[in-house]
Amino acid sequence: MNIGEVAQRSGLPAKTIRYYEEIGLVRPLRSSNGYRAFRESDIHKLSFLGRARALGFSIDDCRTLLGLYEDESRESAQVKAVAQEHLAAIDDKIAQLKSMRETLSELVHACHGDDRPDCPILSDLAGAD
Amino acid sequence: MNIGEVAQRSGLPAKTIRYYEEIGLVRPLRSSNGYRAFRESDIHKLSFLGRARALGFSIDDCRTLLGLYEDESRESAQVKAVAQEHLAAIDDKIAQLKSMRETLSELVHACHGDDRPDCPILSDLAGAD
DNA sequence: CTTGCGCTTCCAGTGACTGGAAGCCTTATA
DNA sequence: TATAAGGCTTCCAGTCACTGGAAGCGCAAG
Repeated sequence: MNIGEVAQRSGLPAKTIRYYEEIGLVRPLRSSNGYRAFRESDIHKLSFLGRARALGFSIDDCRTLLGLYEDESRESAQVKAVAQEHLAAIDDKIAQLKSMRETLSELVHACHGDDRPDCPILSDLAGAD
Repeated sequence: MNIGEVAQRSGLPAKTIRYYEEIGLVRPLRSSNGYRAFRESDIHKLSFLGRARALGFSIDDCRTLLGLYEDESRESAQVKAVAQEHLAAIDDKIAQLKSMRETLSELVHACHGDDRPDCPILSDLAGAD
């Protein structure tokens, strides 16, 4: 199977699939014409990667998860640990964004947003106490 | 004033200040020995940048905001527009993270996390229906 | 035989820094 | 006065996960 069809079936751009090969996440065979020749198992892996990435796992985490997926002697605790750590990172990020959002929202509401130059958003950024 | 003191007073790493000069956000003078010579107005600008970045504004937005700050004929509506757009982007990001968080949290709770290999997290990533 | 698409590789750019090397400048101490 | 420590300089490379684009080969249709 050529990369175009794999891209469609896995939902990943061909560019991304080539990149994943480059960094060793998939190892498709090669046809005699030099084209990548993907097996069903490659599509399966790529879909796995797509879903993991969609959950925000880093490429490094994806590598780990893929390794665990293929390791029949894994312990589910290992998988859970990776996921929990990622969950905590997501929570941190959400908290940070919410804090930004709150401040920014206050400033936006305080700004009348008309043709006059005075603006509480700029005053705040300028360090008004 | 040398970069070290400016770093302390603005709260930005010296590396970042040099970078901001490189991309034209600040233009400190130079002493005869080649050292950057910052004025109070430079510190003020850098602190402004620090606060804007802390609210998640992109460097490009920061450039715009600084421009508006220094433009006495600005209209507060311009500032508000930039801030509102950023606020919307933050909301999008929060929504996306929350959605990830929800899925991931369910999976983490469903995984017993012991020494056995079967794991709903991996099953989900593998595309179990 | 040409057109056009799909595939290949390779290089560069993204955003916003950050780390590190090599070397000059200044100040304090022996 | 020599030297050592620390601050400053520039420049290059790396981060993360792609993405865009150029140049060129392979292949099927008209």
